[in-house]
Amino acid sequence: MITIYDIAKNVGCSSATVSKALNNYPDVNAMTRKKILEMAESMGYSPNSQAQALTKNKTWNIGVLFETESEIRNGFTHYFFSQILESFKKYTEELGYDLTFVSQKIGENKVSFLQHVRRRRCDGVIIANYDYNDQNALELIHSKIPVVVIDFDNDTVSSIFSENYEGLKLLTQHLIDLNHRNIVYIHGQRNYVTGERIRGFEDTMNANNCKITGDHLVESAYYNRENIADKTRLVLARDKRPTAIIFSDDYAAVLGIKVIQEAGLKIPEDISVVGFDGLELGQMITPHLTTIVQDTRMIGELAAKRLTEIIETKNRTKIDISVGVKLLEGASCKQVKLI
Amino acid sequence: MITIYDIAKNVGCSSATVSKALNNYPDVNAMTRKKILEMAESMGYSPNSQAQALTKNKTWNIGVLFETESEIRNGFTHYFFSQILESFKKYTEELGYDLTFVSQKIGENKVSFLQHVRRRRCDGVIIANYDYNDQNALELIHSKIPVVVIDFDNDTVSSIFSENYEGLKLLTQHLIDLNHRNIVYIHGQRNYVTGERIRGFEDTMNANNCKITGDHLVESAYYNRENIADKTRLVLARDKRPTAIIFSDDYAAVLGIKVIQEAGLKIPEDISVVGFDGLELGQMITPHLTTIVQDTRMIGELAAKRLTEIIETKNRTKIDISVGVKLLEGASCKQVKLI
DNA sequence: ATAATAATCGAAAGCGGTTTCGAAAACTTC
DNA sequence: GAAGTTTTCGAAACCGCTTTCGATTATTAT
Repeated sequence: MITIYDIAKNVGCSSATVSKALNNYPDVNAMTRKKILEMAESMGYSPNSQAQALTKNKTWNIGVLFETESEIRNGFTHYFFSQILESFKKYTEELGYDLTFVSQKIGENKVSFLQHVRRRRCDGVIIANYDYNDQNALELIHSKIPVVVIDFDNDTVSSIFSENYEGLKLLTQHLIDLNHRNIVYIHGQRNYVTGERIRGFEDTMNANNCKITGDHLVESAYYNRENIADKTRLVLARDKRPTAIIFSDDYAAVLGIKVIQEAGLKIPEDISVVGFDGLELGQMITPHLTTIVQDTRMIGELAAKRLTEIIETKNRTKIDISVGVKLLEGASCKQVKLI
Repeated sequence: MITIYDIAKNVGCSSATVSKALNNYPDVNAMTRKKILEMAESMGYSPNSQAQALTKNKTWNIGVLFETESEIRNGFTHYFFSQILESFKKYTEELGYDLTFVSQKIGENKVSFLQHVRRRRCDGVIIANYDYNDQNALELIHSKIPVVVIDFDNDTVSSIFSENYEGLKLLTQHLIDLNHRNIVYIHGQRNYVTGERIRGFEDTMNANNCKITGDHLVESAYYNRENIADKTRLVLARDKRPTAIIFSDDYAAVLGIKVIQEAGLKIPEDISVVGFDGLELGQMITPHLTTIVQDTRMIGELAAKRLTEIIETKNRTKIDISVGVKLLEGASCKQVKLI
């Protein structure tokens, strides 16, 4: 590999001058600069980012903690979060940062995420789609390193949220406007995000004088096929079968639709269904799914903005940012007659 | 950050000895080593990988060229290739490599992929799901850097393929065994992979004495919703409507199923449908899709093995590896009566 | 012409490690 | 106890780049 010393030798100047010419320092003669740049070009010079990082104490590298494989979090969360990551990547790349997955291995040894990030001297870390209760992730969150998380309530680092409360409000109101009263929300495991959504559901039901009993809330497990199918069947088997079901997300909704259809019921004639997320998946089935679209592009962009801001200002102050959602009307809901 | 000099000072030895102790050199006394390791631990030492890379001339970093967003290649290719990437990542991480996305930006300037990779001094590069005709990608392929590609026929770098020929043979034979004779293959744009599949289709048809006319092959565009839907409708409108359709992939098949159902036809009663890939997507709809499962785990693992082998041996010899496929029987095909 | 100022350059130290090689100390061997 | 071995250690060079600061030269003002 060509170094600045090679260039210096060929041009007949010092390495310091080469470095300056390459970095647009003012104290280098226009003619000299020209010769250096041309020489660098013709020799195929490529700066060594490791050496630069060493002197500048900045790697232009952002660590990505992004669980892509596990029993629970399968391809479709992956698909959802990868959209966020994609947008995040686009924005950070624009600024010159590279994205590196942070693993738990370095060579032979298992190391913690924090160790990994420190070793690589990442300028910052983005955490998405990860099990936030993992001790390893928490250690990172509580470190001094710039971190931004997606969809995780905590009191140390900045995070980006979709308007979950608002999302469920929109969905619930939509169903109520179609005269549904017996609405069941098959939600995911309770956590902050789920809690917000449930609150949105309950508030909207109450605001419309729809009494909520324990029957209206059914807990299932996110992205657990068996579990979602079972819960759906239980709900369908009830004496007073609901006229509408809100699923925890699009994945569950699509699965639910399959279960409902297999039970011989028609959507939306017999029962209305809505999801949450706005995956393309929901638009590839019949009927098109009515759902809440999360603005993944915006989430990724804001996460990128916030993280790079923290990196540049070294100010880790916790700031929570929420991103608006919107209702996407498919064909999976139908108005019912008022009784 | 703590350096080996800090440790040396506290222990009362030289930095050289610290480095040796940390790297298991034989020429350091057991007692000294113990003191050094303990001191490193208690001071929270974390080696600077940039400095190490500088001396060792090895970054333990693999560049990933993986187009995740474009008009044509949307989320579902992403979903498919991300499984490969996932498996690739798992394996390379095991060996101690980190994965970094290679972008086309470094700071202010747009740089080529090759420049980016050289700058970061990546040990090697994996290319997947990328437009292989992109000048930028080709430049990388023709460089001296260790590269492995997925699903791209070329004569310079090692690549990993699924058994595309075999896949279409299996699908076609399956349909023929169900007495289908009028089978249409709605394939993607012609390229090496598509060519192999078409060959598999044709050979199997011929081997079973099914005459192939131009009507049996319809070209569509991969992952182009409009186009796939249009082509499907054209095929359905034919006088002699086929009894079975082979779609280019699961995405197209799922979309096709929707179009077919919207046309008032039943699957598999009126028409049999098969896909290619083995996405979960195909198992989330009614009826379950019959398809070819590509072994993404194996593809990723073999890509990782081959790439790290090249990195370690510095022998870039082109080796093509193919990975077996298998038929997954869903409920989207039905036997027809022989005429 | 002289003093003051501006433009241009390079020596050298530093970033945080690795590795060679010779020296010193500790053991063996006979 | 002398000679030969083995252990253990550190000085120093090196990896490729940045940046300070003083020196030199060119330019301008007086």
